[in-house]
Amino acid sequence: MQKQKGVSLWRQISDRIRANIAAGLYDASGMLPAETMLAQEFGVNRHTVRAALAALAQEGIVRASQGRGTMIERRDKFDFPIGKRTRFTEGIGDQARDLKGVLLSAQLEPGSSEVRHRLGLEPGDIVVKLDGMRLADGRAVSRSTMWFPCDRFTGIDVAFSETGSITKALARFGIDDYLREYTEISAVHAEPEDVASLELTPGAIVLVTHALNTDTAGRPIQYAITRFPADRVQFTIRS
Amino acid sequence: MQKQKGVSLWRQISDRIRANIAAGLYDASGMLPAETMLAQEFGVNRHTVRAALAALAQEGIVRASQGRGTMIERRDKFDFPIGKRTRFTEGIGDQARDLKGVLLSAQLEPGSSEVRHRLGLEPGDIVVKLDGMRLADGRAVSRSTMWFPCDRFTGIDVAFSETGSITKALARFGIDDYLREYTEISAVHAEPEDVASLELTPGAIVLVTHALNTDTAGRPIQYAITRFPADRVQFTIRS
DNA sequence: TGTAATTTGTTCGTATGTATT
DNA sequence: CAATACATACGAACAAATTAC
Repeated sequence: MQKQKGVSLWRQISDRIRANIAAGLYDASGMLPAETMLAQEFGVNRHTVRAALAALAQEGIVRASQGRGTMIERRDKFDFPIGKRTRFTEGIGDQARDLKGVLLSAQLEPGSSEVRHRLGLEPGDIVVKLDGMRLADGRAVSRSTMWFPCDRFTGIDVAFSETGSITKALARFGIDDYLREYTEISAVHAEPEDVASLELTPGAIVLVTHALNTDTAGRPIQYAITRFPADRVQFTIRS
Repeated sequence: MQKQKGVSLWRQISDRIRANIAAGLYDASGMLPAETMLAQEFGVNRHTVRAALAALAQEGIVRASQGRGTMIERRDKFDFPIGKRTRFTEGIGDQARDLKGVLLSAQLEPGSSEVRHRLGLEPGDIVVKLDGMRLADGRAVSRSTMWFPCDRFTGIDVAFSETGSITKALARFGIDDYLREYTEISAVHAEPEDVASLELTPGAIVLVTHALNTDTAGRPIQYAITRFPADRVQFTIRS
C-alpha cells in the first residue's frame, strides 16, 4: 500500500483524512468513521489509523472520546466557494469565528493596459487601486489588489476601510447586487512579498485568482488579483 | 519599479506578459501591443520590454516581425474552463493542435468511503476505477483517477480506451448530456508520482481538482481526482 | 434500569525498515 | 560491515466509556 517512498503510512493516511475534512466529507455528522472502519477502508491496521488520528489530534483538527468516537474539532483549510454571486465574507462565515478585512493602502492611478482592458476603460481613464487582506481567526487567508473605475467609485477606499467588506462598501455607492463575471485560478511559488504578508515559508504555494465583478447591467465595477496560501485554502465551484 | 528583490525587471515583465497571454488578454488581435506602448504601461524603458520579449521569443511564445509587430505564437498555459457543462476536450480544443486521452489502467474495486459517499453508493457497492492522462501537443497536461458506479458503467474502460474521450464513452451508455455538480480546487507540491507522470521537477506545483459529474436527473455518474502541472495549466470559471 | 453493541484506550508480542554509531 | 537504537506496521486480546434498545 506504500504508494510514496519515504513517507510513512500513518502520515499518508493523516494527510488524506485532513483533506477529506477540508473537503467537507464528514460535515453531515461532524464525526469521523470508527477507527476500525477507517482501517478497513484504507486497508491498514487499526494501529496505523490511530497513529494518523493522533497526529491530527496533536494539530487540533480532531478530538477522540472513548466510547463516543472521533469528532472534528476544526477545519484545517478554508473552503472558498466560487460562483455567480460569490461573496467573500458570507462564503466562509461559518468556517471561522473571527473574520476581518483590512485596508492596507489606497491610491488613484492610471490603470495599466491589463486593468483597463478588464474594466473596459479607455486609455487615460483613472482607476482606484486598493490593497487589502483578510484574516480568519487571526491567520491571513488572502491578500488582494483591487481596481475600481474612478468615475463611479471615488471614495470607496474609505467605505471599505470603515466596513471591512467590499459588499458593504459597494452598497454605499448604490450597488445592491453584483455578479462574478469570471475567475481565473493559477498557482505559483510564494514570492518574498507573499512570505511576508501571508506568513508563509519560502517554497510555499500561493493560489492566485484574477476575478472580475460586474453590476447587474453587466458593466465592470471591480477587477481583483488575490493571492491565497494554498496550505490553508481551497476553492469549490458549485453549478 | 523593482518591486521584488532578486528578480530582474525584464524577467518580471516577461512573466506578466506570459500571464496575460495565458489569460487571453490579447486574443482579439493575436498580437501584442507595440513595444513603446508596453514600455509605457509597465513604466520601463523600451529596451527592458525588448529584453522581456526576447526571452518570450526564445521560449517560442511570441514572434516579432520587423515593421509588423509581435505576434503570439503559442500559449504557454492551457486554460481549462470550468462550468456546469465542462467538457475536457472541447474546452481546450482551440488551444492545442494535438489533443489525446490515454487509458493507463482500469479495474473493478469496492469503493472507499470517500468515493462511495461522493457517488451516493451503499457500502459493498462496486465501482469501476479508471486511470488516464491527457496529452496536448505531446506534453502531459493532466493525470486523472476516475470512478464510475459499476452497475451502470461496466465496460466503460473499453469505451474510453477506444474513443479517448469521457464524453464519447458515456454516450455509448446512453448519457447524451451530463453536468458538473461541483469542482474543488487545491494546490500541493508534486509527489514523486507526479514528477514521473507529468514530467515535472521536484518542488513543482500540482493543481488538484476533485470533481463530480451527474446525469441530467442529478444522479452521480463520475467522480474524478485530477492533477495538473501548475506551470502549464490554469482554470477559468465563467458565470 | 439493565444489557448488549459500539467505540476508543491500552498492553502485550512479532516483524521489518531506517538511521546512527 | 556489524551492532545498535528507534520508528514503523501488523495482529490479538482486553479494559473503559458511551450509546442504543
